Amino acid sequence: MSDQTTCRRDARPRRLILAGAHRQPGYCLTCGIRAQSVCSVIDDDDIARLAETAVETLVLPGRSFIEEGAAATDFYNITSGSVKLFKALPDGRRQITGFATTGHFLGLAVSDQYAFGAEAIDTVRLCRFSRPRMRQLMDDFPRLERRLLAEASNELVAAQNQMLLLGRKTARERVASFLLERMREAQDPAEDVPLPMTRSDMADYLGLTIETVSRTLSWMRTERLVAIGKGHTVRIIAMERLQTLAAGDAA
Amino acid sequence: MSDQTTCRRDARPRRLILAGAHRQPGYCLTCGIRAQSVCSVIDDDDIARLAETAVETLVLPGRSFIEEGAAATDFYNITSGSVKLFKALPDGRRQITGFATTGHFLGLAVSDQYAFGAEAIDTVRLCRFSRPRMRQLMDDFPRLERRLLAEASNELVAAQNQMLLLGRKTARERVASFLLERMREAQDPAEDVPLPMTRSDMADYLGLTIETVSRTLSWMRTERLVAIGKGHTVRIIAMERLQTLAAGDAA
DNA sequence: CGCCAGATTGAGTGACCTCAAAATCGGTGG
DNA sequence: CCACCGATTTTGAGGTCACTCAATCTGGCG
Repeated sequence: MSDQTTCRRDARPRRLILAGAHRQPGYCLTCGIRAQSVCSVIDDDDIARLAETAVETLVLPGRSFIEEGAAATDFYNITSGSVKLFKALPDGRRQITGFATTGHFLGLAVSDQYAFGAEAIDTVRLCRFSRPRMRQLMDDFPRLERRLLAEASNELVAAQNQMLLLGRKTARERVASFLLERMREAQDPAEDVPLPMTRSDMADYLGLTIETVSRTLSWMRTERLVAIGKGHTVRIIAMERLQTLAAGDAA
Repeated sequence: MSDQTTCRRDARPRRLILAGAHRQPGYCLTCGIRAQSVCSVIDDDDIARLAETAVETLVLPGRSFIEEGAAATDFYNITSGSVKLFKALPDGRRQITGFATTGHFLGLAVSDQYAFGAEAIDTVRLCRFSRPRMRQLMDDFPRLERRLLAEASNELVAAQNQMLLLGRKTARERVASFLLERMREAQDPAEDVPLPMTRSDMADYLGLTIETVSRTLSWMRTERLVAIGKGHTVRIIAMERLQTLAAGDAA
């Protein structure tokens, strides 16, 4: 099998130990993305507890900050940028299980090992919480646990959709589904879809090769379904036809 | 695409509304599978609350009791038998997202619609809880919520493994992974693996066709990796070689 | 301008799918 | 016990969609 996907920018992505520091009690009060993250369940009165627990960290593009199989010591909350989550086989085949962006919470694991790796796509800023501290927070704020359950349930639904895609959809249907998902995920609700990830990442997410992704996008361009813009964006032209394709209604 | 998989025993599986009745307060005290289910987080003192909420239901083989897209009104806890969970495309293509057996909890959904369907493989006995009552129980017993979060996290890990399988593994690797998973899942830890589901279900779970599943099992038999027994069982002969294959170490 | 990683395009192959037929299993009734 | 029937499974033959290998093109950057 091809190992194109293993030829990464860094042959062995090293873990970034960028220390960062615990924040001042008022830190989380001014956090711009608090409203859209799990942190929103903690009131202003108690937010100092959270701020003391959080460690802000910067991760450079291409750097990995969770290693599959490593001891699961921390939880992460992404405050800016986007990351890819993945699993790998011994021979280098990779499956990206999801992309996470601003506001996403990472690191849920019952086991004491991470079940997946995580790598920054662009420059990523995140808040790190140690497991014991997080556990303490969950004990003290049941709403936090409820929110995490909701978060996990949503991810489970997304995972089931992805299984349907990987198991039963054609290449064209996969790419169409992907573009629509990226559109929904984008903060700005325009029809210009940002695709910060490489073709290789798209392929590893969709269970395809980079060539097939590229060919399929070219086909969509000639079919006037999309226009491929400069700088990692795609403009959706024929929304309805793309939706029909993604839903698997037409061959 | 083939619609072999849509030719079910029942062309249109009807929802089974087998009423069942609320249980006596002492009912859950004697439940044999309480220890291995979410119900274990509720003490003997409070178990009457749970018993009053539960409605025991019987589902016959091949009958569906959760319909994809239907209003999510209930949670379910399986007390015996096994069920398949699945998603479908408009043209009949199906992806089984998982199998659930004794002790499993079903119905987590943030949305008000079920994201998947569920159908009994053999005769299934289950406890049904209405969402409002379940919500009340979660309010009263935070340990229940914690347990559900743990359950959801485990399912998330399983889903990620399945995405790796569907996206990147070969047919042989998929079937090997499946047999080992079924072995781990079996209560009786022998090397005789029970496979209550049909080839069609296996195919829809592994993202293959029934022919490929059948051919792959035949290949494993001639390679002396397994022996195919009567009555939906497979005996694993070469455990280590099968594990190597499932892990994707060898081609 | 030259370099290089990433992306596109082309040609040929192969793993799995499709269609079709034969074999086996499980249940039923004589 | 055995013959029969439908459903499921297995096996066979051929086709195809996505993969592999390889060459070319593009864009960002020193």
